[in-house]
Amino acid sequence: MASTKDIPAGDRRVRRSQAALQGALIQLVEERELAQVSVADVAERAGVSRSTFYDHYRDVHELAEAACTTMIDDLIGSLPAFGSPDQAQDPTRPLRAFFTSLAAHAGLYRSLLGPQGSARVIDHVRRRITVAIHLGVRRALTGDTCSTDTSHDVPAAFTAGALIGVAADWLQRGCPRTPAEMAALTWPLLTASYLNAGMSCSPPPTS
Amino acid sequence: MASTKDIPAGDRRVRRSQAALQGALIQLVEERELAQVSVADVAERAGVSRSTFYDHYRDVHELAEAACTTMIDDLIGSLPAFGSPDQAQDPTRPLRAFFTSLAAHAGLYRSLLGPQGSARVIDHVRRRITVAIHLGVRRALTGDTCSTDTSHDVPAAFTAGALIGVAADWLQRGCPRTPAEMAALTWPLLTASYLNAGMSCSPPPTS
DNA sequence: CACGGTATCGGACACTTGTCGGAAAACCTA
DNA sequence: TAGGTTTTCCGACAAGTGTCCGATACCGTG
Repeated sequence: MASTKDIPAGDRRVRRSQAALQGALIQLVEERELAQVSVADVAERAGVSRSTFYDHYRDVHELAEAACTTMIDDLIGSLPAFGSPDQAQDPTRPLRAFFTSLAAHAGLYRSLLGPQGSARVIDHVRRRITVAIHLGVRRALTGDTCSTDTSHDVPAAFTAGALIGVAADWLQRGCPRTPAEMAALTWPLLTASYLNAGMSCSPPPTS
Repeated sequence: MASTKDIPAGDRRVRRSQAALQGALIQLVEERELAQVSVADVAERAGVSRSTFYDHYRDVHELAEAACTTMIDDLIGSLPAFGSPDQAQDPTRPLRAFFTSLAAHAGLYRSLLGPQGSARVIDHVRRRITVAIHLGVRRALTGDTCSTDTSHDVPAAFTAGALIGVAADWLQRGCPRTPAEMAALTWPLLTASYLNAGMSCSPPPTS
């Protein structure tokens, strides 16, 4: 599941540069808004030339997308566990993990997902969460692994957007509640969607 | 409700320039991605100098936010009608209006809300929808007009995010279903959230 | 209509962006 | 360790950004 080391092969220099750039961006985004971070800033902080930046990424948004991948993996890692049977007595645990992971990098997520953030990152997160929910629900309901594409799964898109909406709202208000409270507040809304999700696994043809 | 003409006062030149700039941006965004639209492009299309642009807006995102306000009003105008009693026999009508309004400006919304779009616009839309739902639900449940601030209304943020998630997913796939079909698919998910929304109007204190 | 106020405009500025080519350095492999 | 390969770096470039200034044209009010 570790995306950074999925391919330990490749040139040592490449990994060093990319890791330095991603780390530098994460640092800078915790300090100021993403919109105020220039390519020169990231390159200097990473100890790398500006040219090298463009050798690896098209622009700051692409770097941001790559840089937050590891944290997104951590963020959505718990979501597919929703349907799993091994935690029927503590149903909000995956949600608590979700909000806890969010709070662990609150500054970063607030910068990236907020009004000064990157539409590219937002879209990336939404897609990842949509796929995770799509697969998680399918596995829970049918035991099927099915395809990776979300093939217009409306309930999955609905739930993913809802989670991002709650998260963005919470982050921008300065996290006024604990992750556990947020999980308790969100859980009933989520279960309602999940119950209905099963009804449209095979969506009807055009009416 | 018409935000553009809320204050018909003011210099004639200001209204002319702002209207020209907003119209020009809408045109350009229907043609190419927002990221490919420069300030010089907008100014030239609007028949206005580049300096004048900066006299009114800080950057392209701020203009985009202002430019789509009218369409957003149209988009969310139907949402508060959810709780209204005058349409119990055709419950999906507001949702159909929502998706129809979305489809009417599909190119624009796809550009603004997609990965090449503007985080600022996304945040703006989410906020507006959140407030609309907050007020609509409160009015429907208690007849109360209550305050304009959303005071951390988790169900409202949940529902707003969900709607945006479904909309973004639908738009990016090229609107493969009709607005009526989308409304039919989304409606059951939405009602489930709404039923639970009433339970957390007065959220419990810190546990 | 005339006037003070204000918006528009053109030009200039330092800065950032994204791209390119070639030289130097580091890497992997044998 | 020697080889060719790949990455990194440097410098330069056109284009875009955001800001400032003063001159000009326009507006609303009296």
